[in-house]
Amino acid sequence: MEKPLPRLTIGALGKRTGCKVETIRYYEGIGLLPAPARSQGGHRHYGETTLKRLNFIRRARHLGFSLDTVRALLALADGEGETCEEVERIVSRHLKDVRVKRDDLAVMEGVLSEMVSRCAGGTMPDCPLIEALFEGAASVGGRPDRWN
Amino acid sequence: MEKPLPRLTIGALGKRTGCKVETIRYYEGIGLLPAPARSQGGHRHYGETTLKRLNFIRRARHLGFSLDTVRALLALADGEGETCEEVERIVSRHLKDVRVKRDDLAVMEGVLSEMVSRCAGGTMPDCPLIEALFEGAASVGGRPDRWN
DNA sequence: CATACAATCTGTAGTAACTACAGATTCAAG
DNA sequence: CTTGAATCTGTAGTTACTACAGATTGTATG
Repeated sequence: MEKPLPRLTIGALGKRTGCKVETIRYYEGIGLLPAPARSQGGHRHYGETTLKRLNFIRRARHLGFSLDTVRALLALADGEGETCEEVERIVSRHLKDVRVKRDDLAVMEGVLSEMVSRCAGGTMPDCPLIEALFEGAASVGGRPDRWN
Repeated sequence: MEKPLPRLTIGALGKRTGCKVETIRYYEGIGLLPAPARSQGGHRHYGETTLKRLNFIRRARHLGFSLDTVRALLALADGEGETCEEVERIVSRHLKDVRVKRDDLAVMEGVLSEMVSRCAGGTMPDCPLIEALFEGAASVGGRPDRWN
């Protein structure tokens, strides 16, 4: 009746999740991952649950969620909170942010590519790109720059 | 023959550029802005050149250039470097980065909006959004996440 | 068993680009 | 002259890690 669980070292866990060792320890430090079992010498050993949890974190991060939001999502996944309404609220909010950022970047792209095209074939000392930065395009996005 | 230059206080400069006072002092500290003249009591006073320079910085930042890149651009604008080839190289490189980020965000947007639509009208405890994060969509962008 | 070498340990400091204080002046208006 | 806003310096906090240093442990080989 022994459990032949594949005990993962921190390095193996890192490889399976595409996460650096230091990052795993960091996540443990800030309480996103539970403190794992240790070998007699003090090395960390992980099981399947932590592997899944870390994958959750990585995927959420990859989708642009902040660690704070990931923490909230995990709390909900852990069973705190009754409905999934809250989850939808969080995700929808984030989706809105992502759309805003994407649109901002699209505007940036427009301005920058126009700047570059204006410079096409220039070798003179008074660079039109520099001019553009000094003179023009004061407000790129509509609203003030809470983005960067 | 006195100069009726509109000597700007740090607060006035901030208002004209949309830049916080602390940020101006920060820029001075890291050498992006020169140390200005001081009143007998120690308050900073600025002229037109600094106003222009700060506007340059703000616009560049708003277009997503890093402070390091802004520093390089300013050096070129200050006359170091002969041609504007270098400037075009920097701007084009940045444009490429911006396009990559924009595309990444577009992908994120797709995944997130699909997640949300999958949840439409759900109030059950097993939330499909949480499921999605646990089970699916491992690699959102193509390449590993140097973005975020 | 000895030894080498990789992996891991803890703890601290660095990154980017600000932002937010605290506590002490100084400036400008009335 | 007094009051209140603005400014001063300096330090610490933010986000999400990353990069060491120096010590220890785990494991494979001779």
